[in-house]
Amino acid sequence: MVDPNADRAVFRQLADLLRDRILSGELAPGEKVPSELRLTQEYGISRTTVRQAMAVLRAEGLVVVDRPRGTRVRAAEAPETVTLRKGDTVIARMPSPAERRELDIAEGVPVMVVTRADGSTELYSGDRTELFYPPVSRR
Amino acid sequence: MVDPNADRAVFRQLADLLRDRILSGELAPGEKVPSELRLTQEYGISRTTVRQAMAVLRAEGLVVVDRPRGTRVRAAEAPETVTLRKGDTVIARMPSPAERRELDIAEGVPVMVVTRADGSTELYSGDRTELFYPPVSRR
DNA sequence: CACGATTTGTTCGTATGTATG
DNA sequence: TCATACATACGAACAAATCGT
Repeated sequence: MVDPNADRAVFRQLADLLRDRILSGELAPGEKVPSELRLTQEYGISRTTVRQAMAVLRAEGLVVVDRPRGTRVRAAEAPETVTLRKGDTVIARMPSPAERRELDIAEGVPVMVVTRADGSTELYSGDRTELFYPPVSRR
Repeated sequence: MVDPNADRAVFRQLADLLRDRILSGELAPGEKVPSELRLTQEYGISRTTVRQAMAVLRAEGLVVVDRPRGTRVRAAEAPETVTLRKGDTVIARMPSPAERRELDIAEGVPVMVVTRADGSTELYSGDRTELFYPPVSRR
């Protein structure tokens, strides 16, 4: 499964394996990922290495920790739509811990920064929000 | 500077200190962050703890590793503008390692996924790109 | 209510590898 | 060749929270 002599680091190989299982749906959203102890035994590697692999998946926003119950595949919420207007600009970046707390954003989920034509800015969870540029004037 | 008895973990305290120095401009973009060894000595903590703090900053996109020369404050590139059209939608997420490689995106930098009205999608570095909804027809 | 089992978090130490200057 | 700096990996220990008995 994982090869200590491969060019790729063991923790990256394990992250790849778990990522594949998540993206293929074998590990469904909300489902528990095998525990760290379990993974150390299954692959014959140290807990340090397992934790590095999990850190990779957390940073990618693929899993969230439900401590101390376990780590679960992140279940993306249905996005809410925010309407863009003429002259708006958008960039994306990772939130600071304070912003994460305020917007209740999980690890590994970016924010979209919408700068309105008047210069004001708004922050949206990249995960929970979908920006929309309307095709026709409404109403 | 850092308090082992505080509620907050030492590596988070160190990450906070360095983040403050970066955001305040004391550590300017492109500038080298103190080396791991230096930080272990300065704060009397283990290298493990220092590395965890650095991992936090990398995941936030604040620093990039220039190995083995050191770790530097990430210098954001001047964003290129991509024009949104009517009916487009935008979400943001972290890229997979493959996408990171292809788009040459640093750790801790998200991507914006633009879905065009015709259903096609385009990926842009959240860092290097600014989406723009034009106020008037140009040219 | 007490206790143990489970699971993730934090921190230390140690060792070796790789790339740069 | 040597020093520096980050990467990977092992082991160990204790903390905190939750859950079942």
